[in-house]
Amino acid sequence: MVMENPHQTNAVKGALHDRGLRMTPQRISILSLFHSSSAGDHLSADDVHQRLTQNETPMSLSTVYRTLHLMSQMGVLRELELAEDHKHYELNPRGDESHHHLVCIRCTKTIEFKSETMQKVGEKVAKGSGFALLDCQLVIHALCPACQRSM
Amino acid sequence: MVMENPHQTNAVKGALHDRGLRMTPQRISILSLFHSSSAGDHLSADDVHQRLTQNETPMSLSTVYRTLHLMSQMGVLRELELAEDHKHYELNPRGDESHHHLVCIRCTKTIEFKSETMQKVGEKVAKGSGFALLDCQLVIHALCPACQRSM
DNA sequence: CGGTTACCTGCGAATTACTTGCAATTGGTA
DNA sequence: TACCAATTGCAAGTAATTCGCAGGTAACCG
Repeated sequence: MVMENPHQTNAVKGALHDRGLRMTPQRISILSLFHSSSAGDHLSADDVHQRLTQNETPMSLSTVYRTLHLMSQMGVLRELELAEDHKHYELNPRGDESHHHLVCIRCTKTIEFKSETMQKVGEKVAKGSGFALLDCQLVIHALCPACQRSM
Repeated sequence: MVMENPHQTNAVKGALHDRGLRMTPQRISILSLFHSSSAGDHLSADDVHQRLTQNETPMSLSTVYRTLHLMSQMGVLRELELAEDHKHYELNPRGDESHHHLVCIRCTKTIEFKSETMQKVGEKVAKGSGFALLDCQLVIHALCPACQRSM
């Protein structure tokens, strides 16, 4: 079930190396998990930990947290703040794969949508202030039809 | 230092009433605080609690949390997920006051920017799925110039 | 090839932000 | 003015995430 993705993995390895950091079996496992999970799968730290354990590549929860944080700082993963009380992660989408989220604040039902203009706006704004873009996400908080009715 | 804003407050009171809820001194104090704080002031629950205490309108931290949550659900406040490990709140901007955030993930330096198209995209997407829009925010995570240099 | 350094991991304890249960209080209506 | 559900404060609880540290291991150097 673990799908290798040598190209991406090597790119990350290089980026780690530039910072004096290393590619480890644990980091490879986590990256593989994200590469092999389907788009729209927003994994929490706990999800990642459980799936790795099922995949026979168990590791400590601390390491999972540390790796998710590191990969987000590097722009490899994207940290999602949806409606729940914990973070979710997914591969940081590139270019036209970029997508955004519409979230119901009551039932946390989430819909993904694409918008080409968004990434452009993000790039323009970041560049205009001299910032180096890592991730750009439009989050729409709203009430879904069902929750509107039940109020 | 507490600036009253009777018009807004009455509107909120009506909205509360529609849900069988009440306007209380504590809720008034919190709303006043937001109305009297400057734009670009992103207050955490703890900030709110401390300022209220300084303003001689102390209340329990639980009440602050409960009120911030309620006001966000009602669309009066807007919950910001910036780079820190806790939420920030500000008055939910209306129409042309709508703005978004560019955040440095290392030093949390935050820049606000406006984008007219964003609100329109949010409205269109929400309506397209039958959702009732509460808040729409583009968050850009990036590295500020200073933090880029120090890596 | 052996030593040194720096990174990395797992473990458990600690921290932090936030929530909840409950008894007492109060706003707004009849 | 009396009533009752909504609200509050307090203290205890919870869940996510972080931290300290000891042992392990990869990379670099001579």
